[in-house]
Amino acid sequence: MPKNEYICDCSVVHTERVERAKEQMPSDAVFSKLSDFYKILGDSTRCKIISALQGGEMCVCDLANVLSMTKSSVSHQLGKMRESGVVKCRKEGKEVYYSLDDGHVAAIFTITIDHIKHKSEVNL
Amino acid sequence: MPKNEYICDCSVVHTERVERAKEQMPSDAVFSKLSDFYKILGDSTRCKIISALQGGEMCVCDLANVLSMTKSSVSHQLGKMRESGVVKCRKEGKEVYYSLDDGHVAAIFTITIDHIKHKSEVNL
DNA sequence: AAAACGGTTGAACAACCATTCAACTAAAAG
DNA sequence: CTTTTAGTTGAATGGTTGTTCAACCGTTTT
Repeated sequence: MPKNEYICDCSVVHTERVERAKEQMPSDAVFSKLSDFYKILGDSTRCKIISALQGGEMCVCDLANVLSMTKSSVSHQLGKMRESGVVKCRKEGKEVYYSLDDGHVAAIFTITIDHIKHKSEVNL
Repeated sequence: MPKNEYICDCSVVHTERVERAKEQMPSDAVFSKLSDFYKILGDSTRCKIISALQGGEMCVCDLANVLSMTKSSVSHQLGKMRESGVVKCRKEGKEVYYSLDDGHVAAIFTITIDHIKHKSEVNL
């Protein structure tokens, strides 16, 4: 187990740029949280759930019907989204109502949809 | 191969909400593009690459040094990011310089970092 | 021409992940 | 109390994906 601090198979080409980039780079913890957040959004089922919840809270059966999926599958995804703080839930009798936990998520979501649509037009 | 249009193992609880959500839901193509876009951002290596490129264009060896990774690994990721329209490249002699292709990406990226930092403070 | 360097690419492997299935809990209805 | 319904959960499975390794291409240098 060699203790190489800098594992890289090539030499630095532009020292100044590399040093500057290293200094300005946020910590690994930030990138970990950042990529975890995007991972949650990086699945079409979860994107559809977010889209559906933008119209207000829904129970699991409702979401399952909207997405034409099983309760189980939807519930699994909702569990992950809840862990990540994207959605929150509220129990009422037998039903569990889910809603978006954070306004920021909806905002980021909407901006990205605009970006996608803009890109699609340009590419035609 | 049964041809079930509506595969769902439960009944609709709130018909009105389900109908409304179905009507307002964008097409599958939109969700596919949307989740694909987030998938690209859903990896800490690629997030670091975007962060590094916010300071200007860099060649593969520079990025490899900033991230302490092999050229090969970085090149693989850059390839995917290029396919997705996140980065573009410019060849000059032996070197290939990569830069952010779209200003929207950097904007979304920055907003999300703010969101992450805000969330972290709240959770403490 | 040959060696060195920056970069790409495909195959292979391990790790991860979404869905399915079955068993389960809790609340409501009979 | 029994049955039904809404929802959760763990294991299993098939598919995806990030990194490594080796071979390769194009450009520059000697």
